Amino acid sequence: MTGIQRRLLAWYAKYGRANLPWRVVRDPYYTVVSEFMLQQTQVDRVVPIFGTFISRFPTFSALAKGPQSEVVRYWKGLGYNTRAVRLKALADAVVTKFGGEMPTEENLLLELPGVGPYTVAAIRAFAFNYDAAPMDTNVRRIVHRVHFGIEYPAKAASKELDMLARQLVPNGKAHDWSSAMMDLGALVCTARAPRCAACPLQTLCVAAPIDAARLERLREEFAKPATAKEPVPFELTARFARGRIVDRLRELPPGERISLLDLEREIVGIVAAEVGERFDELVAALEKEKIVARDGNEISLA
DNA sequence: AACCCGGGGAT
DNA sequence: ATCCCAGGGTT
Repeated sequence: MTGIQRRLLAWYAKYGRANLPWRVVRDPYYTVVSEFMLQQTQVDRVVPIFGTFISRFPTFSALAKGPQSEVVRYWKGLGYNTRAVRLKALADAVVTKFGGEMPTEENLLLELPGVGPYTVAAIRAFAFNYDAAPMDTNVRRIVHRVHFGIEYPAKAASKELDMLARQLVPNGKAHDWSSAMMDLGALVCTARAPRCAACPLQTLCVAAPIDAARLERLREEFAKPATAKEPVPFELTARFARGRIVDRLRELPPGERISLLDLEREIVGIVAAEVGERFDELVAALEKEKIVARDGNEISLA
């Protein structure tokens, strides 16, 4: 083990969030559910919903058996509802194709719905402790800072970081290493205002000590021009309207439907006029994503 | 490569 | 007021 690896793991043993529900119980199902919920969603928001979700759907088999509409109802508060649809489809596949046992081969995992390169590595590292390096935004940022310096502008390509990260994982300790990197990224080596003084790697890090003001300046200097778009209040966006539609359908008693006309009337009363005019378009998109289903002129969660 | 998908917390 | 988040799928 290198000095960096030792210090990182020692820091994790002391300050890591070992009490996270998907770390307390080592179960591939817990790993998969948590990884889906955590895609682009912060830990604090996932924790309470994870608990109620696991209580209702404790195993792949239970999730495969449950109706998708109920899965989507339990997803309320997390956003990105297609993740719920894909997770349910994944459970179906695990039960029907793999006898209820989560596969471990990369190629098999990658074919599962909602599973990309990151989640393949996450499942292998967290559920099976194979020597994999899930490259999330935290790991990427830390590896870049420690080995190449501040990430603006990026001095290392994504592929280069990926290769390096894999070498950095101590043999047989992928679970703890990845957990440690993600906790360090969330608690110390944060994107905006890193706490280098509290970092176990500060004396070994190319970027430390990071001056937050300088970091901010560099980020703005090298930000993509697209970021300088005209800001629109979230309540005026199509995404907000989509959320209201799905939430309204969540309120329907299971098995019941609502007429499209009634739903449109309610939604138009809530959202901005320009978005309300696109009601049909929004419903069509939700239908295509298998989140909702139409039955004649009525609609419900799929 | 660019775009879409939620919504709440941190700064 | 803007950035950020345990990414993946589609175009």
